[in-house]
Amino acid sequence: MAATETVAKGRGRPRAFDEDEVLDALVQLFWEQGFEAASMNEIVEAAGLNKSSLYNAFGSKDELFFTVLERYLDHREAMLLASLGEGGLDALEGFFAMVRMELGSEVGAHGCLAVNATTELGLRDSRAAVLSERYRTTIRTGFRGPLERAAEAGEIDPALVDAYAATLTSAMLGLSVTARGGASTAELNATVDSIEALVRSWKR
Amino acid sequence: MAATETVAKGRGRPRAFDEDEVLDALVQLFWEQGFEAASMNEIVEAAGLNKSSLYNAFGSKDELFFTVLERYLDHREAMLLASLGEGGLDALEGFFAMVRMELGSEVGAHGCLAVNATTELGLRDSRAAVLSERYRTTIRTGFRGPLERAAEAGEIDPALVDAYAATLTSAMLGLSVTARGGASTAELNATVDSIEALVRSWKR
DNA sequence: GCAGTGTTGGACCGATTGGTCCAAAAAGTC
DNA sequence: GACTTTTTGGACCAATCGGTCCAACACTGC
Repeated sequence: MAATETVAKGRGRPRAFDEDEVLDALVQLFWEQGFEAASMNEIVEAAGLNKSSLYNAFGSKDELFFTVLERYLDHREAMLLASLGEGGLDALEGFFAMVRMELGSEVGAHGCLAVNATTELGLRDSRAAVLSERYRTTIRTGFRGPLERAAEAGEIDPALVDAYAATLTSAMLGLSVTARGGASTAELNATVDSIEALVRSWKR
Repeated sequence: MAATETVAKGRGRPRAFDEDEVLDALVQLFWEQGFEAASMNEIVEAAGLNKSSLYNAFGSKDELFFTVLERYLDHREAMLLASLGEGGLDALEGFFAMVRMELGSEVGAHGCLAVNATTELGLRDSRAAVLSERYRTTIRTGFRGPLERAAEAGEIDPALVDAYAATLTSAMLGLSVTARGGASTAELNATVDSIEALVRSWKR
């Protein structure tokens, strides 16, 4: 169940494009513009193929968007979980280093496509709400790993693991909003600093 | 410098509407739909007056939106600051009680218009970025009040006041995203619980 | 009551919106 | 090489988009 079916040694005329490459290009577009503001003409242009092929392969603008969003989420969640590593409290340091790098990069100001999609469509489209919840729980359980290991190692109070994970999750979402809001690298770094200081203060 | 000029004992035909009432009605609309998704026809209908009057009074859709957003921010910031009160750490309890009530209400699922506007327009329109920063700093300095008083009273570590304020700010923004993402009242309450537990753990 | 001034209603506008349709093209199958 | 199947290019579509225009209107000042 990758992105639709695989090769399938087609019968008719073969496709002249790679589905995943097109989706990656469209991640960029939707990430910058949002759903509504990205017109089909821009989408067609960014995709590098014509309208018929797009509609034939992905369906309506809605469906296309959610396919793109799902692909983005797959990548993003994998990256977040990978950077959380296997350690205890110290594993969070690596995570925040990655966050800091991301926020400082060119796409940092774009925020997070999942967050943007949540606020734009969460109220209107249940698919957005579903993906939004998936993203939240992935982050939260991702945080819980290092925190539980830290609790087992006696680094932090075990009774507060869930509270810590939930708060970090909210703070992460908030950080994406802040980045999208045009905050300076200084403000963003200061915010990450604060969260890290908070985490350090959990050590007992 | 209230909402535009006051009465001004008009010369020509008098206005048949109250500017602030119209703006309030439009807060609702934009809050639910977002900027792009709200069409001028819907806006006209929600405002209860015709296009000419709207354009005459508020200018383009852009300008109208930012006027509405500014009004929303005025109200929201005032409410947040008021509920933060004058106390120390305990003042935050009143604040979170208000947040909890808000999240449980009918408009709770709408999230926060300022957050929604940030993610939808922050990258594209500098006015959105400016208002977004204003909102962030208002919240952060609002939190700093009780925290500083708590530090002076010896309740918490003074060295961490800034870090606490910044993290709470991020968490608040994240909470709005979560609400907009269709989270259940249970999840929302659990998140607020977590943040409150975190705050309580700061007592030394 | 007439001049001056700002508001209102709604017809109207070109541009753009997301989406469809179909003939031509390019492959596999027999 | 005929037949089937799928993709491709792009002309085309009704509906809607944000916005304009102007005559009728309602008030103040004189």
